[in-house]
Amino acid sequence: MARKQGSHAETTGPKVRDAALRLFARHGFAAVSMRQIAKEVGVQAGALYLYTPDKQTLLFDLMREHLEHLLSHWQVPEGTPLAQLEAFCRHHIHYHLDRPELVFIAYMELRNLEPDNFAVIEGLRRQYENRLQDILTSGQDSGDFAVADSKLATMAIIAMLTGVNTWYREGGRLKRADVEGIYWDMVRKSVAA
Amino acid sequence: MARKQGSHAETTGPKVRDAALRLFARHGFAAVSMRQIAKEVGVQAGALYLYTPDKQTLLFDLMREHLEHLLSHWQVPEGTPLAQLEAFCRHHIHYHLDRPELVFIAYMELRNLEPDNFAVIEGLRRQYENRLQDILTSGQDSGDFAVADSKLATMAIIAMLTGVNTWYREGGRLKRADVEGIYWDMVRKSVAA
DNA sequence: AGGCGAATTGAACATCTGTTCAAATAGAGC
DNA sequence: GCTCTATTTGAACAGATGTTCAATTCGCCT
Repeated sequence: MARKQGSHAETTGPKVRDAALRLFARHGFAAVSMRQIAKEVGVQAGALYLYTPDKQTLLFDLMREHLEHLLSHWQVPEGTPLAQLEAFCRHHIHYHLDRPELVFIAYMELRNLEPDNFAVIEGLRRQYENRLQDILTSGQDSGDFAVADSKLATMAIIAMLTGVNTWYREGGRLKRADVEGIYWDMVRKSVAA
Repeated sequence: MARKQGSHAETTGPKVRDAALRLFARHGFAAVSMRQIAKEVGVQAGALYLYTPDKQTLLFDLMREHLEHLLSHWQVPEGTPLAQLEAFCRHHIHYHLDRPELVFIAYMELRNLEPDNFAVIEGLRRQYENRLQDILTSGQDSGDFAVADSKLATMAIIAMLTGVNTWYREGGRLKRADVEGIYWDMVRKSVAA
């Protein structure tokens, strides 16, 4: 039976995850060694293998949990396509600004996933993209939007919104709410009928 | 005196650059070894050092040449802000679709640059961004555009346009000219007064 | 034919890589 | 205080890493 108090396993586990997250985001998966992660945790490299079967799984789990959380904690609300699109945009930016490291990894480290893992992550990502594409399609059908190609528009909007992480810095000129509003304004106009 | 014909140096040099470009784009800078590059060129690892002082410079030169070429081979044309913006957008997409690997590296491998090299690349990138920002600002002043924040709009547009490389595949559903036109349409509307 | 210099090899360097595992440690329950 | 077991160490593995350099090859020029 696992110890209830004083057990290091329950503190070391999350520490490993957090250290991997931080280091992968900063230096990239391939450039970070298990020993660097261990040092960040304050443990020897061997101990990491109590918490992950291998380095690849450490990366895969970060990405999978991130996307599963994104999918499960936000659904397209009832309402007009315009309202749905606004909700999507505002949530996307909000979510991204809250988790810059996870988002960064999920977009940058795709090529370091083994084929099976890549397929899983790509599937989750596609589910997310489809939510936006469905909104755009229904808005196109209802005459609220004028998008020449819903798939292209989906990719364009997601790229635009996700780009917020490349320049936004906390405490800068703009507040989060400002950023959300300005991006939403641009998206709204870009698909307007 | 360098040999004029039969000299391998003049063929191996570009081969090294091309192999590095291809491999860095596919697997990432940190994940590619000098021996892999050498094998791709058809040469032993030691021979690479006839053509580059080290691996870091191989990456830096690819990025620097890419951005310098981008800056020197395209200038903002005379005309209305709207015409300038259209020229920027169409050129950006055209240029990106022509050089997916260079573009990919220049956006993805920034964190693998040593500080001095990073500063140079960031400076070049900022020059390019400033060209777009100037167009947006002048359009704002003339009343042709309505952008709440020209810096944010600059980043949003560049992110959106550059994103084309994540999904566009030659021979797919859409032709390059279609893509160019659809993106331009979205950008035009997004900044419209 | 032979010499010269550019181009390349191949071995060596010290260090790092992900991963495994027997042995040591330390904390909870008796 | 002792035992038991979850947790961690530290060494070891086989191989890869970027880079250097003396020795060799190769092809043009005389």
